[in-house]
Amino acid sequence: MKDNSLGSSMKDNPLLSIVSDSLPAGKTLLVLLGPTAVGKTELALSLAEALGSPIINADSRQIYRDLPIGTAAPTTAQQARVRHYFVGTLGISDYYSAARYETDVLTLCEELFRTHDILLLSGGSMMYIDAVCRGIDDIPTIEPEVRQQLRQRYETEGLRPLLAELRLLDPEYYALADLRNTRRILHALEVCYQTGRTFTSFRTATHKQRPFHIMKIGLRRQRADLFQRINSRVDQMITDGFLDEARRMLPYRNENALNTVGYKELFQVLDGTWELPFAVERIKKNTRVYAKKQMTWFSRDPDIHWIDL
RNA sequence: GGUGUCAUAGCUCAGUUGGUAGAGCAAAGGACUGAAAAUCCUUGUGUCCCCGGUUCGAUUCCUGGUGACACCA
Repeated sequence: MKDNSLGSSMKDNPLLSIVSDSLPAGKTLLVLLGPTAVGKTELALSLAEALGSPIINADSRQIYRDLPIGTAAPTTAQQARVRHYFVGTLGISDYYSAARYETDVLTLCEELFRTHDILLLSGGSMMYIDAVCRGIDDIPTIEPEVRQQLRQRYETEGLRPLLAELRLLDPEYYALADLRNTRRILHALEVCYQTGRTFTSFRTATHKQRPFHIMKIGLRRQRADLFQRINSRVDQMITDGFLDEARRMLPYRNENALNTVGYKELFQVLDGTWELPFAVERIKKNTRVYAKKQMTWFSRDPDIHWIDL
């Protein structure tokens, strides 16, 4: 019935049988997604082993080398079981983006599909997943000088004059933009300045076609259950040396990679402004907020097959 | 046992010179196109502890009760 034969090991695991029942014929990217702490990592491993696929990681922070504890990245032992891509490959100061991820994953997929029929992509970074599955618009990467200059102006002049400029340079985007979201306003201006074109002219919102099928599996849990898993995982991170990991990152605290739940709060402890137990509670709370944000994003996607754990 | 203070949103409390109430935190909902674990937006009806009294009207004043805290015995 299917081109992909999955072997008898599929029967052992309910997730695997669900996957095998609805797997399309032909080259297929299987996307395993869900909120943080739902249990993706372990399920991805057993799924990958059964499918004979490597794991393409879709986590925008696990990709950084120096953050294994605070991002709950796959461990060395787990990576020994299955080949992982995009785990711990970047230095803390390296620039990265959803668009680069799109390019990198597509290049990798082209190569891996020569020897695999099914590839597993697993993670919770919503925009990274969408970048791979649907693509994002072709907008040039902003030069550091342009970004720095606009940031400087924002800090000295405030948002108001920048809004006025955006209104002149790209009235169409101005009309629909969230005018209180500084980061988005700055980015639109960055694009205008660097390219001499309107930001709107780059925003085509076309869904790109991929040369393979995509099947999305979403993992869900009862909210109370998920929140409990988040809480105990944060406690475990602290036990495993999260504070020391954050201490090593302190010199790089302004890097975007460290604008991340957990590290932000522990920097407050290292500054002496917060007590550790207070910071731990904040980390738990902010992780819960993040998980809710992920669920909100995923709930808009009609292509996800949901599995309740 | 006596005296005093307090009892208001899940928590900490503010407030109504008597016209049924609002902040912070917690919580909930949403947006999202090259920094996304980022960034941004929205949301507060609750027996104002209980019974009675005064009053056109009580969460607000008064009697009593219950509970908490403090001090005195």
